[in-house]
Amino acid sequence: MPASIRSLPRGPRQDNRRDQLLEAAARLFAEQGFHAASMRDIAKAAGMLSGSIYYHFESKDELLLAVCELGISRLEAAVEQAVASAGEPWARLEAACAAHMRSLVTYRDFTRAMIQATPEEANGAGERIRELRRNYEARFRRLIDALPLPPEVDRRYLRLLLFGALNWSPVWYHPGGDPPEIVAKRFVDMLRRPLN
Amino acid sequence: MPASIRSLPRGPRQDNRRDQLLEAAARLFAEQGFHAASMRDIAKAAGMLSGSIYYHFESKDELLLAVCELGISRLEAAVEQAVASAGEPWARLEAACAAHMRSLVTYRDFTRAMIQATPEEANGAGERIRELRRNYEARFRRLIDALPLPPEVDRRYLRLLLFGALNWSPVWYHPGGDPPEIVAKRFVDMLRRPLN
Amino acid sequence: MPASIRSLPRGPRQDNRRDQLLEAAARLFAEQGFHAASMRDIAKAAGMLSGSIYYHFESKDELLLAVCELGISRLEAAVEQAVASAGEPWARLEAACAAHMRSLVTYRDFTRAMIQATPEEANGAGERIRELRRNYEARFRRLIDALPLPPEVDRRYLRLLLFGALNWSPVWYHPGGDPPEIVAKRFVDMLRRPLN
Amino acid sequence: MPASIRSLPRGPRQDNRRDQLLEAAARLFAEQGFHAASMRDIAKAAGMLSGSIYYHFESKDELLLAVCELGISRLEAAVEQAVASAGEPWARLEAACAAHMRSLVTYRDFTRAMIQATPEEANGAGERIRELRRNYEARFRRLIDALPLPPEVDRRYLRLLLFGALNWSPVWYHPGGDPPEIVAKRFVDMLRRPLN
DNA sequence: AATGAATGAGTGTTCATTCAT
DNA sequence: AATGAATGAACACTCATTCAT
Repeated sequence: MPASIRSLPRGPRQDNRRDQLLEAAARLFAEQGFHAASMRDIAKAAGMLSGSIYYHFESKDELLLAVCELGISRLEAAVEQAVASAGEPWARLEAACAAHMRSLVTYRDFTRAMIQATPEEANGAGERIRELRRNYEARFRRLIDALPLPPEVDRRYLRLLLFGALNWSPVWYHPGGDPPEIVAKRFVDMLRRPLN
Repeated sequence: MPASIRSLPRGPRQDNRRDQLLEAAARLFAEQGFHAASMRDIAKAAGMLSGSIYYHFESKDELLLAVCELGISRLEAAVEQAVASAGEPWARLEAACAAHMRSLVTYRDFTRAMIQATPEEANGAGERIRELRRNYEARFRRLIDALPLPPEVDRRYLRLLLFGALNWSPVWYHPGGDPPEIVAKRFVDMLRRPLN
Repeated sequence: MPASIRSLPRGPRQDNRRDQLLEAAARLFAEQGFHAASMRDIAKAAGMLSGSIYYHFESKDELLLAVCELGISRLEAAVEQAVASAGEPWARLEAACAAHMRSLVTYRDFTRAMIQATPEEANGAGERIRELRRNYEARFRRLIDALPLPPEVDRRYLRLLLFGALNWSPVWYHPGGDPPEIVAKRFVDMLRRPLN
Repeated sequence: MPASIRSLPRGPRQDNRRDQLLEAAARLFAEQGFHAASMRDIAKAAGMLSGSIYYHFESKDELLLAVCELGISRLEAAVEQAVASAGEPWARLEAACAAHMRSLVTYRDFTRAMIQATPEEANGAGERIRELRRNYEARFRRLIDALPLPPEVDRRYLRLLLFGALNWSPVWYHPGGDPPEIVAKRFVDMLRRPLN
């Protein structure tokens, strides 16, 4: 099916104002938080006036939801691709973590916006945001379930430990340090090998 | 009454209106986020009118700062006490983590308020909040530095892994599950013992 | 196609998009009031987008004016026809009132829109709307002037009483009750015959 | 019971800002219609800023409701007093109509605001406004029911004729003409005495 | 120590309108 | 004849804050 048919009623290809808007919103949500970032500022950062946002998005909640959807879909795509090219379970987990961390850096605004936004803040869209997160988390659950582990290991706590640490990283990570792949490798290694 | 007392709204006696205010603010900040929680609602929850808050706190930023200060001081006290009664380094770390997690539950509103509030949101008080966090984090750094570890272990990543996972826990922890001490023990155990 | 036709959006042919628009506008003005009904909603109800209205009408004011013009012209046509087929003055007045009331029901949206819209609301078109109303009212004035009445009767108050009552009827009239012709007859009868 | 006790928490007696606000709102609602009158303009007309209205009224709907309540209560008080000092049924009806018309002039803004405001416009308060009107109308129903009339007269239509004409009067009445009491008397007379 | 009243900037959102296509 | 996209002013309403009492 040619791209020209797949394309939506909106413009032949680009629909680039909407993308600019998402980019600007992600940045301001990440920098200031959902409530503190005003629609006026977001519009200005995207080079339009505040009223124009509402042609593209029904409300601020929907704008946050769209940011989260795009952010998550990028995370998922990156993780999926990384996992596909890895072989055994530990390598697959490590590849997924590396892709996750790399995306946290590459799509910094989107991921920070997603992590910072308490779903409670986005009244109308809160539940859909929570669902996006759950779906993504499930990917990691499956990767951990596939690990060859002694029976006494609680896989749930392993996931919470690893996933929590990864998600907390935007708080301390800054671009000058080790590349994200190294961080991810260190985290996974520390769980594989005895510290004692 | 001497002026020296009148000028100290934070008197040594139990100034309980101020405490009610902190309690209410912590709850609403935790539930709704810093910006979404209004001074009016906080005041109402503490049984006063919004203007009256300003007798006790200079601004909303200062109120958040006070919530963070109290929250951190409780965390610190709990950790300090737990560490004092433990012997060897791993036991001391585990005790600290258990106390940290326990406090996250006991002082749920205060810790959630602290963790959720991006310091950027509190313009005037942001830097002081960041400092409080750094101080607290330093306590864990020292505990980890004291650990007898093979030289190739990167203690910084160990700290980031463990501390990140602990701080992420308010996202998933709910009171019905394992008690916080068990969670902490599992996390520390997973790092001590080989999974492989 | 000659310019003389292109330049006439209100062409003699059935320009049915314009009619749909009037129909939709009348309905929404009647249901929600002039200000509360938005151009977007009117356009949607007529199956177009808000910008497209402006091909047919210069402004919202002009749209209201057109609704009023059509509404009044229908009222006038109905009254004129009814009067033509009646003989003596009282019968002619009664026929006019019956036609007026019948039209209030038949063209419900148009008449409600006209009556509800304070001319003040339609800045640009207010005066022209007032003029339409005056012209229509004059028809009733002539019918009442033709009545054989004792000299002491104040015909102006008679007209205000009757016309006011008729115009107020959209407030209370609902289709399930007596047919409009009966209502009109009762009103006129009550003025002809002694109640005492 | 002394006035000082009857008085509410708000100020010893006057609460005059609220009254100013009602006065201003009534005027602007009457002149421009409910939707066209903006809170900013109402506030300015009352000598305050737009935000200050919300200390006194929860919303624009509630403000309209308060205007209607005050308007109706004045109408009711005037009618009640007039009726009390009249003797036989026709005189009582005429007194009520005179008081009604007199109030329409005296409290012009309030009554025009009430009559013009379609209850549908005030979403939240619409039903309560409708109820106020019904109650007031019931007063006239009782007065008409008390009239000594031949059995074939339909009292409902008599009421609709008279009440409709009275309520329509703000459309045409202007202060320079006959005093309201004369108008009311003429209307009632026209129904009592034969025109034929 | 607290209140009642007000402020004024700011919020998200809606609106009639425009215009290139 | 109509659309998609944008405009920018206006709207109802909220907010942190102030201050006389």
